Amino acid sequence: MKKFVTIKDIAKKAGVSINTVSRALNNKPDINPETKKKVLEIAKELGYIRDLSALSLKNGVTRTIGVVFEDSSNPFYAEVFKGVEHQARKYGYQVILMNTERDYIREIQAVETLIEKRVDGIIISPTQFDKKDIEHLINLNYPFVVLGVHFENSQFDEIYSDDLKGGYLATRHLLERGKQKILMINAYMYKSVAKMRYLGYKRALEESGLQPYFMVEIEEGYESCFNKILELKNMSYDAVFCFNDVFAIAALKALKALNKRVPQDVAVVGYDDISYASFVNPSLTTVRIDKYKEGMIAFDLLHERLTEKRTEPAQIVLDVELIERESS
Amino acid sequence: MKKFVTIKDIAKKAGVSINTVSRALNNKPDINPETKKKVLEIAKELGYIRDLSALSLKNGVTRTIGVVFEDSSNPFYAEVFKGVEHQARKYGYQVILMNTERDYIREIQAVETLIEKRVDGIIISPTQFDKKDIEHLINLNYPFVVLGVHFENSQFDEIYSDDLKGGYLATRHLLERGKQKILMINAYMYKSVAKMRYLGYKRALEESGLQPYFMVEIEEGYESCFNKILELKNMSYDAVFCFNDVFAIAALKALKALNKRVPQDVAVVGYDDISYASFVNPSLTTVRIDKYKEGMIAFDLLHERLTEKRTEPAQIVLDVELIERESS
DNA sequence: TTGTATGCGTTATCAC
DNA sequence: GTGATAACGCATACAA
Repeated sequence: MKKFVTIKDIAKKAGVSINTVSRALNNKPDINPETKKKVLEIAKELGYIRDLSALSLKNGVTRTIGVVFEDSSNPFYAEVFKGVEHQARKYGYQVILMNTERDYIREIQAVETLIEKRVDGIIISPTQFDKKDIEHLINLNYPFVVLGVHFENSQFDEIYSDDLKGGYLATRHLLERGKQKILMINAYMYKSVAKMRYLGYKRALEESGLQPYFMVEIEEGYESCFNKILELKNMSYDAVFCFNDVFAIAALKALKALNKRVPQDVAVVGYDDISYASFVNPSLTTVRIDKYKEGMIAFDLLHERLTEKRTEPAQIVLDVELIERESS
Repeated sequence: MKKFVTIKDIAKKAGVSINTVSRALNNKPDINPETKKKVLEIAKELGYIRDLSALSLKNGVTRTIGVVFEDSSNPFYAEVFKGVEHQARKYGYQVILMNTERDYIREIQAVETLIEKRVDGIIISPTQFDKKDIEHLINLNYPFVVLGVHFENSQFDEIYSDDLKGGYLATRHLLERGKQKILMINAYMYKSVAKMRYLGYKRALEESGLQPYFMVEIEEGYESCFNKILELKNMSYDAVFCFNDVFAIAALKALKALNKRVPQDVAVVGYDDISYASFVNPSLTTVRIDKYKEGMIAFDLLHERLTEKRTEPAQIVLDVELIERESS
């Protein structure tokens, strides 16, 4: 690769010092307009492109944030990412995205790399399998925001949705539809989201004088849920409340394979309201989270930290909303 | 934010020079094992984390590549991205993702920023609205790979799918199903992909002694296609070949709204085979591209450049495959 | 208004 | 085996 033009090259060609070049490039006041014009012209002519690595080193600031997500191919995170990006652009920040594929080891590595890159801050959706990486960030006093989950007694910034309410709304809705044997397909409960959604499910049932019917924790992903439904084919249930829409879409497919009618035989409710939830047939009843907003707020929280507008931990809980469609 | 520990800090505490610290940290041979051990211990104790900005500046290498995609929330790109990431991880590279939202201005900015960051190379899916940014990369002799599209007479690395074949397969399939009035909902034809898919459509029709029935170019995105189908509600057609699956899924929804039966009244074929293509109901007949592979190869092409294993431009054309499902 | 010198964190070249 | 020192590209305090 060709070597890049540096301010030194410009200085030489313009017959001035690098200092003057720097002044011209950065719109500093104390410079002769003529000199400035000349320098700028030469810079353009030579095709100068500043080196952000050098700037980072100099300034101790990268104007870059890191985002660590479980799975950016899940439309939920894709949408959140766009929200983050939107705000980042607005404030002139770059975003580095790292996927963990829900692998805690990868999560640790991702955080480590981002620190090595000295990103100004990090937005992370942790697996919650463990939290060494989070503790590391705390010890370093590194600015970060946890997205999507909640740690008990956390003293750092978090944004997540009201999952208890979501689980509650979904389940109550199914009860109102006359369903009683409500199966819940959940993610692993070490994740706060999974736990809260379960508690919402439980609460709604108990309010109706019922006990949780059956809850099963499985690995996340379409296949995983599809297989589970097939596996439970001899179980009797009249509704399924799924941890998220990816699960729910898998459930729809699996139920179809089992010749169950949705919602007559089995009603299905998902969570997240990804766009595909309304595209499937029957369209999916689900709990909506404003994903874009979640991403935007996550960035804003981080930005407040970076600019030290706020030093106290903030915990934002996003409201959720039940979206009734054909599957229930 | 706390200041980071530097090799200088380690040196001071260990009572050695920074040079020695560097040697210990980088596993250099010419160092006393005892010294090394001691230095490493102190480094750990102090919580040393190397500064990649400084390394970049020193080495002129970032071990980072940039990826510029039209829309990473389209599952097509999400999947490609995973392929890129997979290979990048394998070779120890980081990946920066930038979305352009199909905005050419943003595309230019994205490329500019990546160059400023001195990423080692770039993988880009250009809008093809114009190609100033591509030319810039060429002029700089910057390593890059174009993904998903093809520029005529290009002298740089490209990976794209056999879109002519794809368009042909899709259309011939519809003809074989007895459809004759095949509407094509296309993206803008300044994109080579859109153009080639159209040419495939045309060829298949001409082979059957037919002329292209009707092709319309629209902006990409679900809404755009949904609205177009509604708009064309008085048109007579018995099949729709869509530029991609997002379009096709929108078409399914719109046709349902128009009370058309799929595939009896109108058959639908998409393109890409995103996972949701099989989740919708009726499931979608589509042209499959191996997206993960496309991403992996894109990285490999770039990596060959970076390591100078290859200097000649490579043009990889991925084969495609028709996946027959319920919508046709 | 402009230039010189220093330092950001690191590695590499060269003495010792 | 170890330590000074320069260099990477840039911004800036200070000197001129």
